Amino acid sequence: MKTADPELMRAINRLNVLDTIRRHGPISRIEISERTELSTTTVSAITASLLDDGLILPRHEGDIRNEAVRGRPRVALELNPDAARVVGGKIAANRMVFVVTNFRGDVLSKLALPIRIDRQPIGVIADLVEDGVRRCVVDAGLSLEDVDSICLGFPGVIEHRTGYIRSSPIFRDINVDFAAEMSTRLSTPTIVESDAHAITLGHHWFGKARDLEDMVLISLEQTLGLGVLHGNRLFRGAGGLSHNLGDLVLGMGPNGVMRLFSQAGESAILGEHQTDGRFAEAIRLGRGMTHAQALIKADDDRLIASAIRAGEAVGLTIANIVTLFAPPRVILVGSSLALGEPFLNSLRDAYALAIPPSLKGVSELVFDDSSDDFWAQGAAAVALYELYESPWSTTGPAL
Amino acid sequence: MKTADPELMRAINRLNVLDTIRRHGPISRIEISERTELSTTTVSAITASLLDDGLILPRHEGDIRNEAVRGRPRVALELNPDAARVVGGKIAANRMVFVVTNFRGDVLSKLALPIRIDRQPIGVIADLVEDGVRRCVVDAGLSLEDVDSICLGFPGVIEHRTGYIRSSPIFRDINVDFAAEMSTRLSTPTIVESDAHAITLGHHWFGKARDLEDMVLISLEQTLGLGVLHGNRLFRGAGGLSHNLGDLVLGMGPNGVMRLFSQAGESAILGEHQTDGRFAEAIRLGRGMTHAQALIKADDDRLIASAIRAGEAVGLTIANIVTLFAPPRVILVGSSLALGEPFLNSLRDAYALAIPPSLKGVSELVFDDSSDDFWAQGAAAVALYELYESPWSTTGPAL
DNA sequence: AATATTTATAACGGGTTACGAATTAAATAG
DNA sequence: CTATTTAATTCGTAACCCGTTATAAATATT
Repeated sequence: MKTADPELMRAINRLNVLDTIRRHGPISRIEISERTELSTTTVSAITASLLDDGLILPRHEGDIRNEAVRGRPRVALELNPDAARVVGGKIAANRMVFVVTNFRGDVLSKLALPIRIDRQPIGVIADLVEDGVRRCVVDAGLSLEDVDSICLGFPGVIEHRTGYIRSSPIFRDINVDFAAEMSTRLSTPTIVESDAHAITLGHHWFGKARDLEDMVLISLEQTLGLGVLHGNRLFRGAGGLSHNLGDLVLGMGPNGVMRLFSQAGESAILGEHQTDGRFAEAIRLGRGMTHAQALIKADDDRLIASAIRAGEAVGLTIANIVTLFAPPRVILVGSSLALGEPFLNSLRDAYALAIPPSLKGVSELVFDDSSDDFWAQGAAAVALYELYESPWSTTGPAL
Repeated sequence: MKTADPELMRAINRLNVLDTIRRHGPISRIEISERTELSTTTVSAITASLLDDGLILPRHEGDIRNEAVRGRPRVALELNPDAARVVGGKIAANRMVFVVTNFRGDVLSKLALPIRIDRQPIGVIADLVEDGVRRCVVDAGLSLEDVDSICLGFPGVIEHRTGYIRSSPIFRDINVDFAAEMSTRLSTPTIVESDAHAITLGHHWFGKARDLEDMVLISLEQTLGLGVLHGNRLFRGAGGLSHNLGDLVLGMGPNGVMRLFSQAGESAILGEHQTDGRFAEAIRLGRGMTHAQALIKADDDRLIASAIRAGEAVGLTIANIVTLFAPPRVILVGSSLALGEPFLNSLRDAYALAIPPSLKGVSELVFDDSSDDFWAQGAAAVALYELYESPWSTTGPAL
């Protein structure tokens, strides 16, 4: 527990001001003062300091004058895009995507590598990631020295605080200290995070949850992930662990415990078709879901049945999550959404059936089919968040 | 968001000091300084202010001298027990328990009313609660004017922030503004809280989670409740809602959705025996579980089967909760624990089976069979918690 | 009894913060 | 060109924490 001294006070207000500028675009000092409830004089001092540090910039040009307002015009302040550069990455079993963004989150360059890294030795994966980061940085016309921070999003159970990847489908080993490995390789601070957490923050900053401070996101990919936004912050499990929804138990089946991933995991949905040669090939190339989509359109009965079963399982799970967190919005993302109507309809139906009557209507379901870039952009947001969030977490007494 | 001014700074440090005094018993100023990492001079100023406000007291008497330590002896400071009085209550379907505690949480008087209030009109319930509170206060040798705050713990879904009881098995209606009702009746600030949340805080302050800042508690009573402690504070759902574990879906059964309460709720376990006249009578009198215990000892097959089924359902649920929150400890409380070995063993087995291998060993299961007093004491802790944060404890500038 | 040791408070200066009132800056209206 | 209006800054005030120093208090040691 940090002691509350003037330094902390300043840090809090600084962050508050900086965050208001980030959220509410170009904004004048008085508007900041109104939103933060800080005095104009304090805002002036803080913005001066931020300007001095090069984190924000005045905006003379546009001058969106509200016309016919007399008096000294407000000068709008906005984030200095060039105040920092970060790399965000999404590492999946058959695809890696990187983006370089500036301080504002604008994408400067992106790079997709459709490579299967599944179960490769750690060294090989690290090689590929390193290469991808370096290439993406070069593509942005930058050098690694210009990059302040890197965040990599992985599927599986990630311990954000320590940088360990506890378990992930793309690693044979468990408890891999990947953050340290990449930090030394790239000589740039690198953090790892659950891909679900990353895109959760991405949606909070850029996507479909900009207006909310509480929200739940469920990612349906090879692994089934969960991101919880609580009071504008990512809610991490005790110890900073990320959640692995796929391990949730749905009940007892004939073969013992029945877990969610055995019903709704990517491999569970597609797995039964491995006899089909072309399909197996498509899966290996990471096109499993799009190919499945085509099959469903062609009324492939077995796949449709799988999709329906998966939708039911996910619908029930979402109802349980809503029972626990009561978020105003649930965002669903991930490749499995490509299964289309059979999946989504059964998901909706199961959710409607399973949601307790008392909670009916408190949560809206939103489906989001953003591209992989957006995941990487979310990882970049995590990196940015770390860059200027540090002091705020330590406030509040330990009651 | 609150603006960070010197006043907030002082309030934070004050709370920090007050909290360390509460937690670490009689404690000297330098030890406070060490623990809080505040300077001795600041600690001196703050403790002087706390002494001035009568919230803490110096302790001359005991003087547990650490033997052969020369120099001026440390004077220990401790909470002033008489700085405040609160009432905590646990309201269940067939039993109400009240305690009056002082500022330190010591129980000054307790009162148990084994009355069935189940489904009575709101006015009747309010009458009984009012009567109980008044009698308990009198028993403590006090008058209601001496009581600073009251907290009542209810089963069901409680919206702590607004004081509304969203749904509870003891109310026919939903969305009852019970806090306001009791506040006016007793002319004392009254808050309502989920009984599970109350005993969660109780365990954090007085019970089996004093050493932890993250923890999960599961209450198995008429309703199935959940309390999550996260970073030393109660984690409430978005909107301040409490959780209702019983609504969790375990899977699809023959009759549609199968919820936890239909497997592990008190009535689900005992319900099948309503044909037995004596048993039904025992249930009506709130002795259902103890009677069930006797039946189990007598090898009542049907009841044992119910208990085993309930244990399995709860075990699976706990595994899911652990998957989501990864707490170092899970505390189980509630009347259903009285079912004994058949229930507990099947619970443990199901948990062991359902916990994901990667999380094996991160959580320890602790069973707690505290009496109803402890629940009420937990409610009192909630009331005290609120008092701590209320403005009156943060008096203005220190001279 | 005198001295050493440890704890607690008081007093001062230094540094930081936020805030309110007055002041300057920059534009429009007439 | 002046008056008006709004935005932003400067300046002075009060509060906070911190470090140092001095002083008082209470005990152990000599």
